[in-house]
Amino acid sequence: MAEAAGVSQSTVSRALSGDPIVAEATRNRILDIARSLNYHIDAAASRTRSGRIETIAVVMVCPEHEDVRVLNPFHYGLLAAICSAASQRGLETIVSFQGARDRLKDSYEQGRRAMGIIVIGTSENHTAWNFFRNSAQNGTHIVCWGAPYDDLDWVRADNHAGAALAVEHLLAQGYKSIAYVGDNNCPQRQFAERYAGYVTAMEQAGKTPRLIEVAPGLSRHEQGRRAAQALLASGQAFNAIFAACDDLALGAMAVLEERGLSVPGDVGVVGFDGVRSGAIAVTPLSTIEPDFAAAGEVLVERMLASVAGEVAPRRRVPVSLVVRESSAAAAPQKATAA
Amino acid sequence: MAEAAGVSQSTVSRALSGDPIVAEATRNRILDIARSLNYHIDAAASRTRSGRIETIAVVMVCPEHEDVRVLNPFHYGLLAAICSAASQRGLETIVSFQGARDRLKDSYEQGRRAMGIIVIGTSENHTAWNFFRNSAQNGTHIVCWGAPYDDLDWVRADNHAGAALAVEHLLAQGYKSIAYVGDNNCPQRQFAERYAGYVTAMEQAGKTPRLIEVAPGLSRHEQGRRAAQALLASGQAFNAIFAACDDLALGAMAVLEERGLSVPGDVGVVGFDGVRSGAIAVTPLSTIEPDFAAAGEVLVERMLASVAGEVAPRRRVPVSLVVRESSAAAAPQKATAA
DNA sequence: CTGAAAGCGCTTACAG
DNA sequence: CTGAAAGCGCTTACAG
Repeated sequence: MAEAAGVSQSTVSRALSGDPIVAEATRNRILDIARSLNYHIDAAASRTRSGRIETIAVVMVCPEHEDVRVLNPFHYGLLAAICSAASQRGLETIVSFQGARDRLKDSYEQGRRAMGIIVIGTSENHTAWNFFRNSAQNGTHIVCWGAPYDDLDWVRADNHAGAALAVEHLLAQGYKSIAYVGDNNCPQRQFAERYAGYVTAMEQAGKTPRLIEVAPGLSRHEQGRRAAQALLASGQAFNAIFAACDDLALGAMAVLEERGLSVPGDVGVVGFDGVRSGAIAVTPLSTIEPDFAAAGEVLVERMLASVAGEVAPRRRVPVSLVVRESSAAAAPQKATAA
Repeated sequence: MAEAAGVSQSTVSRALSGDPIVAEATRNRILDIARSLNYHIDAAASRTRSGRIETIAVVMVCPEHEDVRVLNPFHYGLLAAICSAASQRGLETIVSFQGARDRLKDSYEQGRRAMGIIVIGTSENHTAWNFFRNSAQNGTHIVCWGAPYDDLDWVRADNHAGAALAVEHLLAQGYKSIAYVGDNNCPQRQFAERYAGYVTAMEQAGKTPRLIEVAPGLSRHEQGRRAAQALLASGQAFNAIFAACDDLALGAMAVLEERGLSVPGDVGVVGFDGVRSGAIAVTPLSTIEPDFAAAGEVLVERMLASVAGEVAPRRRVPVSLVVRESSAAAAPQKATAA
């Protein structure tokens, strides 16, 4: 390559790395030749010499049994957003799906494969999250979404604002008796935040919050089904559900419809996450959707800051209300279902 | 590290790479010290010297506008399976989402970042697929799933057998008049294969195949809706639908239910892909599901073979029938809907 | 602005 | 079985 261009190896290196010190004519000539030869810098050698690593490891935390189906479209959307945000900044992403406790791996940074690790995925694999918490304490650069702990460097949706958006929307649509379906004592910090946001918004509107706690250990969809059954069995009037996530909302909605209640009309429903199956449900689900692109950017931004020894200012990702059919106006005659 | 163990750098290198020539006692001592020092081999230097690259690039082909939502859970399941299969073999995966024509990138191999590229994703971005077809012709190692061409090194589900499974199942459940909903002239080779499998199975059963072609340019869900509307409008009797993919099936099912037809009973429905939203639909969808783990393994296997200058024997991934509610037995009285 | 030379942390013949 | 030494393809002070 150097001899094809008639310059030294040093100059080729400088031209290809975009060093402005090389004469523009020289640089362009080298760039042209590189293109025609389909020559690219050897990334391994470049890293070895410079010590710079332009790669981020992304770990998707799976359940211990490694059945990836537990990961919902939300996690995948986040993964795509992270890879895209990294790519925009010229960074590469090494992706792994980790679940089984004997296959957990955090040595990307030690092995100079990546500058640090972005950890996302299910909050329910405590072993895995503990493992990465430990890595962070040992100095590995880790930024995460969905951690069951607050002491990792985290990024989260603006859950409080999102919950308020949902409550205000349901009230404006004529639903005055809104129950919250979700886990309150679960490891997912964001669920607690959504519940807190719901309580605040309800109280500001002079309404009494009502929590339908879900049973642990089941799929979100099944938890949603049981919550709706419990709500109906309670005999107390309600005419709307705000669920901590879309899968809970879809499960609840299925039961309501099986019991002959109309969604919307008899009951209004709003979920949280913006998953695709909500959009194509028989009754399309209104939801609070985080800005995925922003989520990817903020995660990458914090990683870069962390590696540079700084702390990035942003850690909350904005959310917006996506209005679909499940929260269309309440039926005026029967404003409460039993 | 070498001095901590009191041996030469060479011996450390050999011990850490598992070279059986080093004395077991020496190796174990070095391994212990490495663990206690949290020392890992510098992957960049190792690659530079040895020339071995234990990394595969995985490209998810997105639409040109890069809205990742078009990628369905099937593609993500495949991605997870590839990453897991690679990891089982000690390989790393660099993942990127590529759509916009001016951001297409195939230089992983030239830049010594990866041994080759596994390309998956939506078949609809012709620019992207052409780009990678071109890369393959220029010598880049490429293995793919979902390519609109046959001349790339591909891996696909056993679509023919899957379609036969679906038809036989519907017939056994008492559905005698089965329409096929799908694209026949579309770029996805697998759709053509599924249709061919359907035709063969129908003819073997002495039934007349019937194709409801879907309108291009819409989401699969909307295509499914319109296909069901067209089917109903045709006035010709049918009592089952085998759809080329789950999203089509779900769209069709939504229309059938809106029109007051019962699924199952009046109409039986089977899809293809095994996506999650089918499992949690109001009427859970029977489907033909490829073995995801096998898909990941076969893709990685072919990549490794290709790099070694060989051709791996396997390229078809087995499928199985997942029976859910949408294909429960036909209603005996009214065995055909209008 | 460009080149000659040192050196990143490994691996690997070669010698013992 | 182990060590001394060369060298992978880059980047980067340093000199001009």
